[in-house]
Amino acid sequence: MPELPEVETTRKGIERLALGQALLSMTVRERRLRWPISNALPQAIANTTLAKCERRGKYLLLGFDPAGTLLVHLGMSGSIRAVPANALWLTHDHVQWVFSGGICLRYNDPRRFGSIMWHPTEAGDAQSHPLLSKLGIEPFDSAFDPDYLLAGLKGKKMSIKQLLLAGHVVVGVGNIYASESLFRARIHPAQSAADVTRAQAVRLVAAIVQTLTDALASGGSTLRDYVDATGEPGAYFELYAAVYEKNGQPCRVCDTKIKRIVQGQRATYFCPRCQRPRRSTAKLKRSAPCLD
DNA sequence: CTTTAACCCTGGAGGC
DNA sequence: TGCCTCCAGGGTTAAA
Repeated sequence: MPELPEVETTRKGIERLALGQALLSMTVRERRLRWPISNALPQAIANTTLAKCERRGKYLLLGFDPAGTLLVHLGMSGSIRAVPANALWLTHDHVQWVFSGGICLRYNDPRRFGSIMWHPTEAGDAQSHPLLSKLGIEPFDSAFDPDYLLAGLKGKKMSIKQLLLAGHVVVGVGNIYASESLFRARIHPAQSAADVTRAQAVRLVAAIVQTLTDALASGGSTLRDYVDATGEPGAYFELYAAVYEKNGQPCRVCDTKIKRIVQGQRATYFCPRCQRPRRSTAKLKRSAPCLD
């Protein structure tokens, strides 16, 4: 659920509220997340100051000087929000950090798909952590361009949608935004990644950047239980998906019914007309000149 | 090497 | 009302 825009919104919230503050305490009530939270973590992170709030893909990298870096992933249902000091613990509030300025952050995650990992300073740069080392390029990196995308798609037989979702070429394109981006780029989600043309790549790069930018501007995605770092509901009502979960509804461009398919056990939504499969080169030669 | 499928988990929806 | 089944999602890991 939290996709890149939600994670970035959370990062900004933490940065605004707690950057530069001393950590007074870290409390773990439930350590069974994606991987169990180390019992030694609250001790290891003691006597530190929050010095950095970064993001890599959907991971938050919270630098606690001088001890190390906290790698936080919100999984599917995780959120970090600020609560009043001594606020009652809600169901699924798993972790709390209290800072010198009085800020109290709570990590809440009903499904516990998220993770909170500790990367001590002596282990080196947190960016080289095994969980981060295989991630693709950041979508807002200026190096993410059609050439880079085409190079990443080369020789890949899997569908373009699944490849985007895998995050090895570009990060931050989750299930919602994969469908939305492909719709904007007018590419059929089942098209083989290797068959993506240069013209399609140009559109796709622009579509991904635009889709994520729009979502970021509205503070998150459409997801019903998203709450940002300040505890305010994300402005998710404003982001209206063009195809996601619009199965059977008319396409906003051509009125054709939006279709739902399953790829890699994940739902994909697309417009069968706007995103018609690309005609093969062989067939193209025999057809009338394309005026598009 | 590439690709696929299972798995972790809970809440909500729908059927009966 | 309650119980059962199914589904959603990200991303790692094991298997093909």
